[in-house]
Amino acid sequence: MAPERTRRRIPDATVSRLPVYLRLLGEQGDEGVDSISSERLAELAGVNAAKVRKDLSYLGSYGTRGVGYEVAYLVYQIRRELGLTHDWPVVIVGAGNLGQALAGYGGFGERGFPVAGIVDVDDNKVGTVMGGVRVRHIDDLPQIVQTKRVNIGVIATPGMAAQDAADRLVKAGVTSILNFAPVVLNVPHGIETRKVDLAVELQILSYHEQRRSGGVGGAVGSGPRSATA
Amino acid sequence: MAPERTRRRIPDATVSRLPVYLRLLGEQGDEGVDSISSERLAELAGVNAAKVRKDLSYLGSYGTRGVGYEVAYLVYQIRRELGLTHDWPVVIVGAGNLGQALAGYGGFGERGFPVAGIVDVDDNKVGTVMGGVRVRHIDDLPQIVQTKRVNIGVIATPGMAAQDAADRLVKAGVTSILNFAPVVLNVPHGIETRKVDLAVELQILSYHEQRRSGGVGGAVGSGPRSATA
DNA sequence: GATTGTGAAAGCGTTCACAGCC
DNA sequence: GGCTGTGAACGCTTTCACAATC
Repeated sequence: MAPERTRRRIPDATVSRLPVYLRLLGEQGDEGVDSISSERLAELAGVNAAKVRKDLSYLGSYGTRGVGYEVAYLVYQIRRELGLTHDWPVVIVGAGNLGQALAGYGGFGERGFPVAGIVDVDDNKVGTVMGGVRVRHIDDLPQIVQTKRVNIGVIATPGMAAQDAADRLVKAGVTSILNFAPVVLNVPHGIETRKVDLAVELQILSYHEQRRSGGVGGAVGSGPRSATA
Repeated sequence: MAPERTRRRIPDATVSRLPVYLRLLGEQGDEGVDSISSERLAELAGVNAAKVRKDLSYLGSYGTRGVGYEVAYLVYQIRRELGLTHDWPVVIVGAGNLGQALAGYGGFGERGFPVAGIVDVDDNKVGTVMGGVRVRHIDDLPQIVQTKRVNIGVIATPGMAAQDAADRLVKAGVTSILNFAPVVLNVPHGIETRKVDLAVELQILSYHEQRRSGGVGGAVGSGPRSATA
């Protein structure tokens, strides 16, 4: 048997960049490019070439010195490493504004994350259809998770309801959660969570704007700089 | 005069946590808590107490040894540092699923980021109302940005349109951009951008799920090529 | 000649551990 | 006694720089 070596651990920072490389490589492939250098990929990704090479080196030595990387093969390897060789159905909890947008956003299904179901506590929302998926009651969660073999849950509820949503998802058997509610979730060990908080992102931008405008309490709306792309 | 010293630079990692502390402190304040220890705040934020103390130390020495931090004062200081002493109106480019959800999401305005306008290229969408804001044509962007003194733009367009949206925002005078499109934006130096990419988040979760379920499937080195991104 | 793969150095961020202060 | 503030240690990430390879 071939040396099935010990499980490589890919650094978090690298894992978060692999999806970006993957998308760019896909686009290049579609344009007929079949070989690419770390320098070019770095340019497309807006990072440094050494970083690209180090990142890709964690996958194995799939480049050719003096030449570059074969696009199709690299796409295959990254997809394999990210577990994208098959679909991962997701269930969305919360059928409000955001839940609707997520369900209606085609990008999910296209990229291998079909919406297996969307649930809400509100009986008035149950039965309505959004993004081609009928809203079901949150009590149906265990059944949806089991029959559709869902591992990933998305929380799109108001903050107040988020912890309950997480508890229900975990109980139903979900092991990864993407949380859009502005709440720190409490989950059992081994459950993977990621958080996307729009207000936090805006507040980070606000910090930089505030610095730019001459510090605390600075003047508003001073001269804009025109610039070109 | 008090030593208004050279501009403190707060580490990025800290800046990204301050909004979280701020929200938690606000909640504690609402519940009548007026003093809090780093340990308690750390527990609420799901981080280590030393990290909280180090983070807060970048704001200055606003705690009291043996006692803790006065909630109201800390809220004030964090808000000041993040530039949240006044509102930052934002303009949203793209009135599709996501743009609608963002405009309709009350959380923006509540947290100091009122939607000053939402624009789209599609004449069919112009004139419709979403989240209390009338959709205007993207050509009106410069006017909206100037009259409403907008510094922050939000891109909620499809990927194809995102770079053009960024160019227009920058030209109109916006200096910070929150980008929801799965695209690496090219912007002039000095323009701050942040990216939120749902597919990337899901793919990171997929990576962890894939490892959990016994890792990369089977033998290495069978090299089939799968297409698509 | 070109470009990868990678040790080594440099830079950041986190955590420890304890002096300093209430 | 309790808790903050922080230097120092540690670990992770980025970048450099160059030998290895095509």
